Amino acid sequence: MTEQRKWVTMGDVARHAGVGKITVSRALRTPGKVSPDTLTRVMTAVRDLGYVRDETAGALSSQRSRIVGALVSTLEQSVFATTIRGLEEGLRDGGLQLLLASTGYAPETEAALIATLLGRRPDALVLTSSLHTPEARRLLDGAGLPVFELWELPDDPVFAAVGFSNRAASRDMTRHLADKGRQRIAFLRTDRPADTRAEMRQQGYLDVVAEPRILAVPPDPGLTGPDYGAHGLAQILDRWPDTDAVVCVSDTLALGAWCEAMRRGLPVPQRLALTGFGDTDFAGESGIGLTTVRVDGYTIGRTAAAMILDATAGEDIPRRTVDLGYTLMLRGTA
Amino acid sequence: MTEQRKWVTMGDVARHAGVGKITVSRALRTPGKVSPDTLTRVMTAVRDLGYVRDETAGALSSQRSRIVGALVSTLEQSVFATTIRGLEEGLRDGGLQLLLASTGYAPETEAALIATLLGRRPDALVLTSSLHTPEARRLLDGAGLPVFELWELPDDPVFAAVGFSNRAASRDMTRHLADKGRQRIAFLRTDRPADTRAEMRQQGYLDVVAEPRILAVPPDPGLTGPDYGAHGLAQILDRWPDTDAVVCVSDTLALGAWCEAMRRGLPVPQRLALTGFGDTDFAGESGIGLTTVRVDGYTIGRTAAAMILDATAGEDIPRRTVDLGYTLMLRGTA
DNA sequence: CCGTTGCATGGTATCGGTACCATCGCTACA
DNA sequence: TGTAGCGATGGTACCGATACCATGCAACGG
Repeated sequence: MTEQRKWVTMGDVARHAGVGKITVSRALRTPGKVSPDTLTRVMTAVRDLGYVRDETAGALSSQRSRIVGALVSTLEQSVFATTIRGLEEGLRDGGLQLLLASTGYAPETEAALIATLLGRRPDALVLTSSLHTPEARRLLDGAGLPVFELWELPDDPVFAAVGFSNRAASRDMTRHLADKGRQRIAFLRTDRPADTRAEMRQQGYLDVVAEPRILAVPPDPGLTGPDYGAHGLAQILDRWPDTDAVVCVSDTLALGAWCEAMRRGLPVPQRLALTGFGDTDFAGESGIGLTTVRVDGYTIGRTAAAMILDATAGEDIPRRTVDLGYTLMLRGTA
Repeated sequence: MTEQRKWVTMGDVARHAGVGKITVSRALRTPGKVSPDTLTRVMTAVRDLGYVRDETAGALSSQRSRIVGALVSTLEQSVFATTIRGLEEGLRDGGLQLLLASTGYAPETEAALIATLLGRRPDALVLTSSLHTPEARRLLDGAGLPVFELWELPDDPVFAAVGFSNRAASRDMTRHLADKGRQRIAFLRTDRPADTRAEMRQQGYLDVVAEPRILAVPPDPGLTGPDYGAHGLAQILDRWPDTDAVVCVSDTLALGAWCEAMRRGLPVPQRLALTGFGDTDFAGESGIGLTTVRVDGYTIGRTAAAMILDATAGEDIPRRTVDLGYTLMLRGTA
């Protein structure tokens, strides 16, 4: 495998099958447009030679890369990973591939990464963060390709969006706590820059609570997700000892807070109610039974994929915003 | 943004800067090879026109795509997602991009996905599963490019591997339980096809336990990770009621088992010891405090990235297997 | 019997970069 | 003063597919 054996080209296949190379191209791309006889001859040659079409050349020639660029903030929250899976599965059905980059919540890298993705001349772009730096926005607007923003419903979408209202979800959840009689509800989040989703969820909390108790834990590379939740709860109880409910901006934070509450012997939900966001797998009934907001990340991905296929195939580009909603999962912690 | 404005080409930049287009190419790829004066003229033109180099054309011409294909079994286990992050960050430093596909543990899709990735003529390939179908193996061997297998140490690597011994890790963990006086140790896993890592871990368990109690939960699309753990533990206690320790093949299973044990009022670890695998964030001290095997997924990714950069840059291709080891994290559950 | 239509197929130009080689002007040294 | 050597730059061919147009052929209707 070390010797740099040249790849088999379409010309080789054509010669082997005794046809023109354009016929090979047609046989592979639009099998209906060649005669059955020719098709089998070509396919046999393809198999015999182990030919794999060079998409690189195809992209240049057809001006369609069949690549979709995706820029995510992180893959390490399984909700996004699930969205990426839905996206990838959906795109695969349409013969598109996913080129991935992640910002790690660092907004200053956004523009550079978008430029890198654009270098591949993708047929579409997917973003899981809707706060764009001016430079990024300029690139996106100028690129002349469909841009899909996921997991949010931005006021001013670049092109199209698939998501839900983080603010409404958080508002509903906070209201649920209030309805259950909780009087002193706190909000726990991490303090990442440009985390528009956390921002929107905080807004939803503020829509309900008159005297807010907000704790934003600063990012720290040495901490894990649950650490933030545990430390955050400790600080909240330190500052507002009579807090009787905590709305956490993510399930991971809620898990850390839950474990911390157990360690302190605070009964959940009697003494302290806890809610999360995302319905991660550990939140379910077989896990800790966390009351949380369920978001169907997989469907977000699939829906985006379907829209991308529409946009890249047909002429009529569906430029719209799709609200997939959310569900409050009322379980044991609130 | 809707009108299909043509991309600015290198020729446009060249004209704008008053140089030949080859000089533009050099200015961007090897800035040291053009005079400072020309360089600034070119860079100014690039900025003025908002030029983004077309990597598609570059790849075709130079026969180097600067793309690395990655085939993972799943991204939804954060350990793999972390590896992908390390890989992507490392590759980005070297100007390489990551093209991603996932099998979802379906071995029959492996060959097709590899072929799709090869269509982009990647400079290297990364796999997180080392059990290859004959068809896949044929493609890999014939492709003439460096293939990196992660998270395992295969006996017969295609090219190079970065990982650790799943078997030894599981063996150590099982031995740890035995040393602590556990006599009736069970092993809990999911029963996915071609999950070589689970297989190796089971081997490690069998290396220690004379009378094995193995439960392999069949895959079920309706279940979450912890569900498997909870149901699995239930079945184990059903079949072998006196079981005093369970080695789980993953942290997620262990979490489900832990929650199930709590629900049943079985004190952990007094009555039942539990161990996981992966050191997922919820396993830590701020989480449930799970005794588990820590694997540094990020470093696996970074190491692979460094090796890929070596392999694609220099002539001397480092064809080797790197063992990054593991650590037993002894926490509260065993 | 011939022109028209439609299908299957092929030739050639082209996509936008980079490799390779040539050229030019300058310096350094015999 | 001639020229070897080197840095900077440009011209041209080429990477491997597809778009576009042309061609050949059979079936069909008038």
